[in-house]
Amino acid sequence: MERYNFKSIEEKWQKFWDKEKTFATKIDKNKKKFYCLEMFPYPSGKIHMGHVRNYTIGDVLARYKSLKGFNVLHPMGWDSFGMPAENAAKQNNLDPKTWTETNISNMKSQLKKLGLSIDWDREISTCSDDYYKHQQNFFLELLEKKLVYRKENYVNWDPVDETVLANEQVINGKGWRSGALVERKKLSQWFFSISKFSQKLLDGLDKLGNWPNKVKTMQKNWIGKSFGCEIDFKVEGNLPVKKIKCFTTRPDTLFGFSFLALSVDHAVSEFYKDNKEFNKFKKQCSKTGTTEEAIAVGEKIGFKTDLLAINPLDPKSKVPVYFANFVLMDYGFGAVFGCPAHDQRDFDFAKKYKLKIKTVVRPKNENDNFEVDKEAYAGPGILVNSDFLNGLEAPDQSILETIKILEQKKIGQKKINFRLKDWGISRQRYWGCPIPIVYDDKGEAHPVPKSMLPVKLPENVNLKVKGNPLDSQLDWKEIKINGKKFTRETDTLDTFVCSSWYYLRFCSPKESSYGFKKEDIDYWMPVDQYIGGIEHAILHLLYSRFFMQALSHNNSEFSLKEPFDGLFTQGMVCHETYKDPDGNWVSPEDIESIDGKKYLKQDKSKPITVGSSESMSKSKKNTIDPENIIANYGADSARLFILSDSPPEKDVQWSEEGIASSYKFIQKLWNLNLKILSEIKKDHEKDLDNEFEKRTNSFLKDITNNLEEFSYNKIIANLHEIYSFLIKQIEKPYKKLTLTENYKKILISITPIIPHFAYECLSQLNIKKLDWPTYDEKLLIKDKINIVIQINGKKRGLIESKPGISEDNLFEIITKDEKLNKYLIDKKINKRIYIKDKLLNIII
RNA sequence: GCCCUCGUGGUGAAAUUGGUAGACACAAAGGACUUAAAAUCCUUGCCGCUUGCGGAGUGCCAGUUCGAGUCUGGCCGAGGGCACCA
Repeated sequence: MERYNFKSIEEKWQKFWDKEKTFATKIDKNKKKFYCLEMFPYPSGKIHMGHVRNYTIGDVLARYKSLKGFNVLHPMGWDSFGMPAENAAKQNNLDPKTWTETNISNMKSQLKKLGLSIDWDREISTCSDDYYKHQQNFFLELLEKKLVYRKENYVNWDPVDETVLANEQVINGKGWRSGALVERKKLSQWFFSISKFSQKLLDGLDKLGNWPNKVKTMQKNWIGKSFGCEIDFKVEGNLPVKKIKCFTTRPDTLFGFSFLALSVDHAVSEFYKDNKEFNKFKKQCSKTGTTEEAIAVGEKIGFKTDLLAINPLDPKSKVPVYFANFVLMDYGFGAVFGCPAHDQRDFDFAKKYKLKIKTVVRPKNENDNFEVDKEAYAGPGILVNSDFLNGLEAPDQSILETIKILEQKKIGQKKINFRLKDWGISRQRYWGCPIPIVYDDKGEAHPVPKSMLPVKLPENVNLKVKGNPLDSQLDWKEIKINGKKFTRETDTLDTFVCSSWYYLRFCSPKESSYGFKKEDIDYWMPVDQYIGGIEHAILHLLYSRFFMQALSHNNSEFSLKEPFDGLFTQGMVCHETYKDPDGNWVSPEDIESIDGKKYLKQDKSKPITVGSSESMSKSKKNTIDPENIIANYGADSARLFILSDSPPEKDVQWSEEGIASSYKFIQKLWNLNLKILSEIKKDHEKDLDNEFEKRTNSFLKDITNNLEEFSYNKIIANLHEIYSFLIKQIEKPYKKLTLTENYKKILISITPIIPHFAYECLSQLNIKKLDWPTYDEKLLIKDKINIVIQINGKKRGLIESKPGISEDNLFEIITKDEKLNKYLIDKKINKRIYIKDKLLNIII
């Protein structure tokens, strides 16, 4: 048998696609468009298995849609600003631009080796000024719309990366990239007013029918809408403070009010700024919420003020006012009213400071003497001990009623609050998009005139200075505009800004006057299918949605609200983990198997312990380099295996056995191909029967349905099944036409999976024009079917029959069947349930 | 703590509207071919008894139904998200 030479065949077709520009796309209004987009990569230098999976899934879809007759846009680009470039450049004494460009060219050639159907003419890179000049222009547009502002604020400061992080980028009190404990620092920062769109971003989720619910839920929780009431509390004391505003979702528990708690950053703290004890307390608070220990313990601490707050519904009741560590300044008003009986956090605080705990809600199955004892009661019930509110049903009725009363008395007002905070976009880094702002000698910010865009990043900067290198780049920082001296903003934009609109740029990658052309956007957008990792469920996907809201805000020319019509989040690629006897991680490449046991290759006296399969990561050394895999097995084998084992949304286990078996399978397909070619030459006079056509037809139905449903693992199963059929049947005499027509259909339908192999086989049949093969419903009708026979719901046998057999005829066959009839002898039949052509259940 | 998702052989998984549980693979064992090995092909989910057949079986316990992996309720377990959000 001839061996399948994947190396030369894959190379041949990749060259062909390149030369013929097979995947280049233009607007064609006679065709329905399909925009297939995978999350673009950061150019770290090498592709990893996650990319292979992500882009293979996208490629299957893009190729399938294109065969179906859609005008498919399937572009690729580079998310090329960001810190790794800066760090790598510092270490290796080169500049981030060179480092990034080298990486891009490496990764591009690796991606090409996967045989992806990408329109490379549309390639973009966010670090190129062709790209970021439009981004600077968008920034200025949003500034004009008052959706960008600057304010001094406490920020999340990453001490290792020496930069500010957005709230979304702080994970368990640590920087998402560096893992360093995040500190609080006061800085002047630029913000996007994402919170203005909270309601719209929330409402938009309902329209995203093709998004996973999981992602929608995560965004919904992140936006965090809550309905409640703002209440003015009068206060007494020797400070010039008359009232304090609080936000609450449970105004109905106001009669249980026993303290008022303020954030240490609340305006009232001004009166304590010289108080030593207070400052000590404040310092203590700034630690909580950032150290892991504090989060785990979660102890509530307070600092008592000289103020007393008056219960607006019960003016005789006056309670102490505290500063407390659990009150956040940037939610609500930085002040909460404490009702210990019905809020666990308030309960803990009250216990610690021995404050009154008054029950005002009783569960329905308790009487009015019910008292909260060991923990707060937050469930539903009836209001008690609440004067004129007694008897109301909590929470729904009682909340609405109380708000009505508070509004009548002009003490409070209905209010909706969101957890979502504005997006801080300033980063104290060099390798990012410069913010097009300058400051005059008074420190006032001014936009850079649009005619002066792009504000280019200076080259040849000294990266080894402490802090932001742009700060010490004086020849860049100081400029004159119309003869007047200004200094530039030296912060650069968060790189998530770059990825918030790149999908628009793919529609008009060469347009120089603006970020995109209206005509292009009108045709291509929205993205029909976006594919990427779940890790971007909030960050990137929410920012992109916001960016469309912001661009379309007060803009009659641009009305797009949601960028991604469909979203698919693929699972991770996992691999077993290995450790040597000393407990060090060992790479799969350094392991040899002897008699089913694993040893260290370099030192075979060392046995290896096999650990659980986990997502591939450098730290656990369980990564597999796609480049080696492609070199040893070919791109088609890699694609076949990465699709085969698990559904695309779930994690997949990479294994050496798996990839080897995919490789063998392609060889088997090749052998089959050779057999079929020689059968075609024989050209028999008559078809033996039409079984071949029928089988092909049902295969086409399966593969089409599975492609539509993203069940790519099942497509591989379909391929295995059709192979098993063909290898057994193919030597039966079939007419040339039957053979070529059906084989052609099969080959076309597998081009999305193993394109190089399929194209090669198709070219041997001299087939150039590829259309998705349709299946014929009529051919799906079988002449023989198996009907399940159940006795009392239990399967007892199968009866082969022609379709459409009547219940009585079937029953007659059963009574003549020795095996089945033995269950019926001397039994009274109470009932028969017949599901036509499927099942007969006899109840005795 | 709150929210979401998921529990099917040794493993990854299939199973239209409730209607043959385990398709398709991986691993392991046995067998065929071979002087031998590799490669290839075939068989095997579990428990019984010799083949053949019988029994149990989709995390556990109930329920609905002629019939439940699928629907309902409760419990247990795993994974993910959020975390002082008032």
